[in-house]
Amino acid sequence: VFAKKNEHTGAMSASRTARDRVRDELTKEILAVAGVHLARDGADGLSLRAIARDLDMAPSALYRYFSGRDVLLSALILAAYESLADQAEAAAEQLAPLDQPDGAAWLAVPLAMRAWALAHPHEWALIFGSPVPGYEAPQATLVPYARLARAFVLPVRQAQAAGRFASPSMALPALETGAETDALRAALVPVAESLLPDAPLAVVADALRAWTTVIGMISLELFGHWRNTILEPDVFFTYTTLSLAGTLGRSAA
Amino acid sequence: VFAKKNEHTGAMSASRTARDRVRDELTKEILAVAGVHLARDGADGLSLRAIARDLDMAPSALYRYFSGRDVLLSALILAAYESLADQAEAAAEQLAPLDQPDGAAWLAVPLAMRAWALAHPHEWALIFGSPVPGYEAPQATLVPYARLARAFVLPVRQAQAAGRFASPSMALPALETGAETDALRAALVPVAESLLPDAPLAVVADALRAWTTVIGMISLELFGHWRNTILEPDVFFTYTTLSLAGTLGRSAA
DNA sequence: TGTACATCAGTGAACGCGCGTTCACTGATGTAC
DNA sequence: TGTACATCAGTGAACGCGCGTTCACTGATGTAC
Repeated sequence: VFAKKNEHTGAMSASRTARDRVRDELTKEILAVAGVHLARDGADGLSLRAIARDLDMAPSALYRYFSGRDVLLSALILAAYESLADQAEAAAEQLAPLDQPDGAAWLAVPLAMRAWALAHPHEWALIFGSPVPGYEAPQATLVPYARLARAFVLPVRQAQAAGRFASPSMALPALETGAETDALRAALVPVAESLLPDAPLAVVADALRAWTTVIGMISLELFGHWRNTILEPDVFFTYTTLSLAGTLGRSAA
Repeated sequence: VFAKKNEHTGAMSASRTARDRVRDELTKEILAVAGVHLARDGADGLSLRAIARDLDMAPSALYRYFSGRDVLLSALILAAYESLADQAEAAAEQLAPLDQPDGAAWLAVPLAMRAWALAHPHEWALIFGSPVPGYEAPQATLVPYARLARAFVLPVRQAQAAGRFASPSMALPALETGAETDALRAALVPVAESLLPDAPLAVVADALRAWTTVIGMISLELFGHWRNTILEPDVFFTYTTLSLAGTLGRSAA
């Protein structure tokens, strides 16, 4: 028995009618077709009329399901975030045993992110590319975004749990004076608290740098900037990501 | 005396007429107005009609100067590349004396890139953001792109010239077997040859990683991904860029 | 220096396009009694 | 179980918008003799 909220009266009814089921199906179908269009034409090319054409519907019929183009686009963006977060979490869960060598554990999520990006280039661009002008991503994306970040940082937390990051108050190699260290600490408060509580500051900074580098590598590759620069992006990606783990290790050693 | 090529007959005439001067001026003016539009509305929002409106011209008049929207956009993209390369080169030239501490020399170009990006967010997005669908950047951008990369890498070359990278055949810390090292070397052939000839492979890889990280930091900041993550992007940027120099030093030590 | 002609800049109207969104409507499905 | 009514899905026509581009044209600038 499903609870169904009638949008117009606000009343609750206890049964799901056949109409409800059809409606849910068509909603999914619209999202699926729209997703194909998004993947093919990008966000700016997303056209309600084109989607309706593919579904053999009148354009106006779509307004029964989404109150406008922006609402549909928001739903697609959210779905992209969730798809990426799902893939990253799946990769992170497989390294739970932790009896594998560190490198493989650390590589898992970045490799999953890259694989997802190569399979969904337009969606990656939607998340990490230039923001669509005059359009703001829905707040709800913060949830899958946090899941993604958490998956990325999991090996660091595991290393910490295993006691490999001994001293929480260690000095930063590149920052000698207390004032500069304090400034960095203040700048990174939100990440430190939500993702890596009790981790040494240098580890937090290095994790953020690794995050930046991985996303940068994927974006540069995807957006065509390795042309005439790097012949085999995957080799470079793997090597560099591994070297980031080395830095993470060193900075807390 | 200017040489002027008559586009229709192919003949050369020796004098620049008043018409030629007016034409050059208006061409610049169109580019300037179009640049403002590009900075305000992004590439997709670039409209010939809107530009003509701002110039108090008929839309069709623009076709005397640019044969279509795509040609104008190409010119703007090229101008953006050149502006960024100019700023980076200017920053690089100021560190020519080299008697300043390494950190400052290394920071100069990245800081200039970030400053340019903050001043020209849409142009940055045009260069490093998602590619405009159905549109390919002109080949001519490769020239300023190479200038930018060369400026970025200048401190590394200077360090090399000063003899700080001793052994060209040093082992890679994270890659032990020869096969993996060879694969990386093969993957990075173009960069190594054009930007850092005779540098140790690890230095080439680290420089590329630094390039990726700097661009990643700027893009993530500009595209709004530090929201709820990093409170003071400039502190993080400076610290991280400095730490990249540390890595570059270490990997060749 | 003056005249006939060629070249070019810019105009204004028009074409055709695809778009998001609205609206009155028909017919089917669900609900209350 | 049957009937009257409310709700909802989907239609098809229409509105208004801004766009890139074309084209015949007018008038000014430059060129050749």
